[in-house]
Amino acid sequence: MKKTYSIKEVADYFHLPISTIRYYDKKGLLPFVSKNEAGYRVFSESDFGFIKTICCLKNTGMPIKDIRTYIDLCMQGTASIQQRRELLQQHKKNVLKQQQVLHDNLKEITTKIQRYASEDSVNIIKGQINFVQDEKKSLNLENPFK
Amino acid sequence: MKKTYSIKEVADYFHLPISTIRYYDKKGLLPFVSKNEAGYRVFSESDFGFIKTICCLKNTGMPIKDIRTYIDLCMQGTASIQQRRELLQQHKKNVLKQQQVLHDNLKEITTKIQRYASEDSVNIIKGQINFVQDEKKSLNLENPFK
DNA sequence: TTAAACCCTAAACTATGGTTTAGAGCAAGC
DNA sequence: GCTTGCTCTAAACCATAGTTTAGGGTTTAA
Repeated sequence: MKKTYSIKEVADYFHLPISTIRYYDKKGLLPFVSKNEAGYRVFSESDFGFIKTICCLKNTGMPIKDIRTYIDLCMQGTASIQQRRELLQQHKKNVLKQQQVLHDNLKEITTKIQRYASEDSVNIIKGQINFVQDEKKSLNLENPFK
Repeated sequence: MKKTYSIKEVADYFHLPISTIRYYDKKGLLPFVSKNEAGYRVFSESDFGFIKTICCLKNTGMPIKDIRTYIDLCMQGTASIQQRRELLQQHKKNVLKQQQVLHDNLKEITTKIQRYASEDSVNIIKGQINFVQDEKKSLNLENPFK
């Protein structure tokens, strides 16, 4: 006989608060989870696979609504394979875009850190401040530095 | 004489709604922006540099509060260089973590897409469905597929 | 000189993704 | 059988990051 799991066991496994799992259920993300006579949620091994997918989509920034759409498609069986593929392909594009954004901006952050960490940081920053102050002064604008 | 810019020009340049710029100002992210006699915000060239930094931090997931802390440090001149470096170093760690998460989850998404795109996708999915149905049945749980 | 296009603030409103609370039932070990 | 710990729902609450609205002033170009 296979084992079943309580909401607490699932929560611990996925490092999610119990309240979040209930919230996901309320939002329709967990249609595959059964309840026992007492109204308790009963999770099976295969539910872990679905929840892992939900976490994967959540971790990559998919909104709850879209995750629900995906899960609903999954529950429709083989007829929805093409729609599922299209949905994930679109999502993959979004993830690649996110990676691009992180990559590009990380460069800028790294450059700034290097500037701050340089031997000469004080002079570099002084130069920047002077540039700003000169510009502000020439435009009759307030000096923003305190 | 150098040029100044209106809020609309800044908004267009950064592809941000005007309302967002006002919101950032209200949250203290734009202490370097002056106002004219009529109360209009007056942006200078060097403000674009600050705003670019704000966008960079925002694009990498830094909360408004922390961006404000960083900008406040910037306005304190050279005395805050070390604190700025520490703040950005911590943020860089967060960004690297985000990249890791995206990378790992993207693999899973790609795997799924490949499965859906495979010649044999229908049989693969049928197999998965059977596995779940067998398990649910053996546990006396409802069949989640419709 | 007047219409169109700007700009302003304050405050209300929205969306998203949860968390917390209240009130109550169920289960396990002593 | 009783306590402790688990479960449930519904509803209120929260944080974040804005957007929208109302009411009003300013600038520009015909």
